[in-house]
This record gives sequence, C-alpha cells and structure tokens, in this order.
Amino acid sequence: MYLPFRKYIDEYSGDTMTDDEFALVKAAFTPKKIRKKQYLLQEGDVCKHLSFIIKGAMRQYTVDEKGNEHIVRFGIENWWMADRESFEFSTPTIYYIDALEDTELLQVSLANLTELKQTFPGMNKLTLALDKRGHIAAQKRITAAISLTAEEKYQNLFKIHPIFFQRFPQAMIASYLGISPETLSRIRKNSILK
Amino acid sequence: MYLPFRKYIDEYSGDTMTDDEFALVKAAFTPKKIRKKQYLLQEGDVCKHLSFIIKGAMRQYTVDEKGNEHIVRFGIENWWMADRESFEFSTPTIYYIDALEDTELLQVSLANLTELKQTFPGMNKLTLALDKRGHIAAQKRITAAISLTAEEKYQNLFKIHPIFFQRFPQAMIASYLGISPETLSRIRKNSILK
DNA sequence: TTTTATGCTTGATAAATATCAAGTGTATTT
DNA sequence: AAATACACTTGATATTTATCAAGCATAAAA
Repeated sequence: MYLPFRKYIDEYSGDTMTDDEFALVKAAFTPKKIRKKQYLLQEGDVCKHLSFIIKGAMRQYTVDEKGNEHIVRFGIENWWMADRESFEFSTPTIYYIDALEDTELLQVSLANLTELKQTFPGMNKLTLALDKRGHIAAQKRITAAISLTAEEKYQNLFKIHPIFFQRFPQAMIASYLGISPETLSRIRKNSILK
Repeated sequence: MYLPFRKYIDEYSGDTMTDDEFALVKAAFTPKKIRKKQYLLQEGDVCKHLSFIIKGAMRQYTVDEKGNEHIVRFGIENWWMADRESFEFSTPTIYYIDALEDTELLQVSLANLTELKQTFPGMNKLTLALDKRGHIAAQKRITAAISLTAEEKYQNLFKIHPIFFQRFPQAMIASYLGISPETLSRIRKNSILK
C-alpha cells in the first residue's frame, strides 16, 4: 500500500529517499478508508488532515443557498485532498469533501506534516512543488473560467483531464465546469470529442 | 524606495532582517520604471523576472482569437507580477502584462531569486507564504467563477477588492469578472453598493 | 422479477447575458 | 477653443445558457 506513495514522493521531491527517511514518512501518515458517499469534510468543520488518495475518487464542493452543489475540485489516485485554507489556518471551511467511490487515504495532520518537513527535507521539497503546481493549475482554471464559452470549457477539460469523463457522472463534470447538466449534454451531442 | 520593500519582506517572512541580509536582497533586485501602456511581458516571451510593484498598477491578460482581452490578474503597490509558469519553467507565456499607470518595479531573475533564497532564509519563507496565499486566493476565485451569477461576482469583488473600483476602468473590471462592460454597468445601476 | 434510483437526453420555454449601436459627459490632445 | 479619445450608459435585439418537465435506458435494490 505504501509503495506507490514512496515512489510518488521520490518523483515529486526529485530525490530518492532512504529507508530511514521513509520510516519517518510512514510514522507521520495514518491510513484511512472511507466508503462511497461518506464525508471527509463538511461545512463548518476545521480541516484537520491533508489526505493523499491511494485508491478511489473524491470531490470538493460548496453548497449555495438554493442547495445547488458546485464542485471545485476532483481528486483521484495520487492526488491530495484538503481545504488548504482551513488546514493551514485552522479556520472553519465552507466546503464539503466526500467520496465518489470507496476510497483509501493516507492522512497527515498539520503538526505531523510540519515536523516531517523539518526532519525530512524531501517532504519540504514535495509540498513546495505541489504548491507551485497547484498555483499554476488554479491560474489556468481561472483563465478558462473567465474567457471560454461553455463549449470551449468542455473541450479544454476534455483535453486536460479526459479521465474525468470516464470516471465521473456527467452532471458532476457540468458542476465542475460551472454549467448546467443539460447544457453539457447538448454540447457533447454536437461535439466531435466524446 | 527600498524601505517599504524591506518592511514588506519582514512582514511576510515573519522575521526582522539584518542590514547585511537586506544588502543581499538589494543586490538581487534591480529597479525598473515602465510607463503607462508599456508591456512588461507579451505572448510568446519567456517571463524572465518576478516583479514587485513599488508604485503603480498593472494587469495580466490573455487575448483570444477574436481579439478580446481577458484580465486574469491586477497588480498594485506591494503585489508581485509574473507569469509563474513561464518564470519557473522558462516556457513561452500566453499572457500579456502591461502598465495601467506609470509604474516602478523591483525585479529579480530566477537565478538570483534561487540564490537569494539559499543565502537568506527569510526570502524562502516569503515565497512560501506567497505561494500559499496565492493558491488559496486562486481557489476562492475559481469558486466564485463557477458558482456565482454576474451580480454576485460583482458584489463579491466589491467586498474583497473595493480598491479596484477606485483605480481601474470599469470595462477592465468587467473583463476581470468575465462579464461584458454593459452588463457590469447595468448591475451597478441596480446595486446598492457603488 | 419487480421496483426504485441513477444517469443521461430531449424539447419547450424562460432568464441571463452578450452584442450592436448610439449618445453623453469628461478628460486629453492639438 | 476645437478636436479627439476615453469611460460609461442606455436601448434594442440576439444569443447563450438555465430551468422545467418528460422520457428512456441501465444499474442497483427489494
């Protein structure tokens, strides 16, 4: 179970860790399983853990006054899930996170992560790289959101994350794109890409 | 000119730097002035510098096939401007950055920044804090873009960055929000907030 | 196997927003 | 002072997208 995780860390920290270092990592993380539809986080909670997805899929979303869900992020194998703001600053979150499939996680608390970063520099490099990538990805998504039509948003997502379309219900993808499920259905009917 | 910059670094690194450290910082940065409407970056360029705004205002935007501009970011005093992706990976940018007012900058190259981070840990802390904040801000903007109506987007921006409305032409704010200038004008007419 | 839920599609209509075009006031330039 | 550009507004209309409602196929549950 930990093997792909070890590989993942090596890849993103740009280094090969020793067995001793990996022992530190293992000690800092706790495995957790959650079933499909279960919540990992609910509005008002403080996000206590950063979770690495070993297997499964999750989504992070808000619920507006009308009760509509707006999916902000999906997560699959080798992605991290957390509300960064709530996790870093211990403030109540406005998001929900739940499982779209039965999911296995490795979780680390802020305290353990902070300590791990000090004892194992690779972990520091990893979180740096993640922040950088996250920031760049977020910037791209903003650009898409303000400058593309519904159809272009669809095509863009299809290009960037085709896996989403194999893995998630179309209505959720519509929510992620900020368009209605009916509109996405009609766009797909007229689009070459499917 | 460097004084507010020194204060800014102390604030975000969470530490007070020594005069020696500040000498290192000063050596790494180069002052630059650019006039209103001049480009700092154009599509296809590699973004060679991270620029700190001492005085003035800038915008970062894309231009689509129809020639329409979409503003992705504004920058004012004490904000940083750069295309992170192009800067970090030396890839050609898809963005333009230009000055909305005569602007004074302090610029640092990737090489100098990397070295500075090593010789002065405070700079490392600063960039970390910036990434974290940037990431969180980007996440919020995505949430707003996919879940709010045009009017709600306006009210949200008015709450978060009221200064934008005093400083930038309304048409540019509309572009930033991803709505047409006419729509923003009509929204403001019917809104209490102004 | 019947029932129930889920995921998706389709049509009709409504609402939101963009586009086009003109006009006004104000600042800037000549 | 006249001319030009800029920023914004307003109206009319077109387009995009959402909403409402129904239907169909498939999967899951009873």
